[in-house]
Amino acid sequence: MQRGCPSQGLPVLPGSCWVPGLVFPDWAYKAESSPGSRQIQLWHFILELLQKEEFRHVIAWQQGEYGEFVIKDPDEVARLWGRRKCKPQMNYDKLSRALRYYYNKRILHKTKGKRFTYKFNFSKLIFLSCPAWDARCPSSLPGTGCLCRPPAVPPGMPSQVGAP
DNA sequence: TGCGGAAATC
DNA sequence: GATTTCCGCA
Repeated sequence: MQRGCPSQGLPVLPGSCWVPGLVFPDWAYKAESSPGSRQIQLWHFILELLQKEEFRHVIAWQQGEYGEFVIKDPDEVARLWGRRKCKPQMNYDKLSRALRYYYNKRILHKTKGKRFTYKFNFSKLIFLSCPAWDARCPSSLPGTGCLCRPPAVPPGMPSQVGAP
């Protein structure tokens, strides 16, 4: 039986996307490519983009608000998403529809007033990534990706973001 | 721009 | 089940 927390076959992204200052909880990165048919999910993909500096011009965390991010280039994000899912006809209109479905799932929220701005609900995310959460939290699992700690996610980006 | 129903698709 | 596609509405 496999545990809910990715600890052994840690499928964490190759290379290193751990940008200093922007450290994500390990469990946020569950296996995307499971031997079967489990495709990557949109919120996973968004998280992936948000951690890479090379995509800071298309999507980035919003300073000040916890878990809030802004899509600076909706078209580009849609293109990247479409490429990942082999959907060349993807666009922001369709992508945003998928995002809207997350409202009910309580994965995402919309920051009204701000254009292309959404907000992650990490309370929900950690549950999705670590099913064995309700059990209890071991003092400290050595070398385990699933730790017992509060979601400390989007810090204040060290760099300055294009102010409106 | 953003929302959400509905049918289709994987 | 999670989108993708299409579309009318505010």
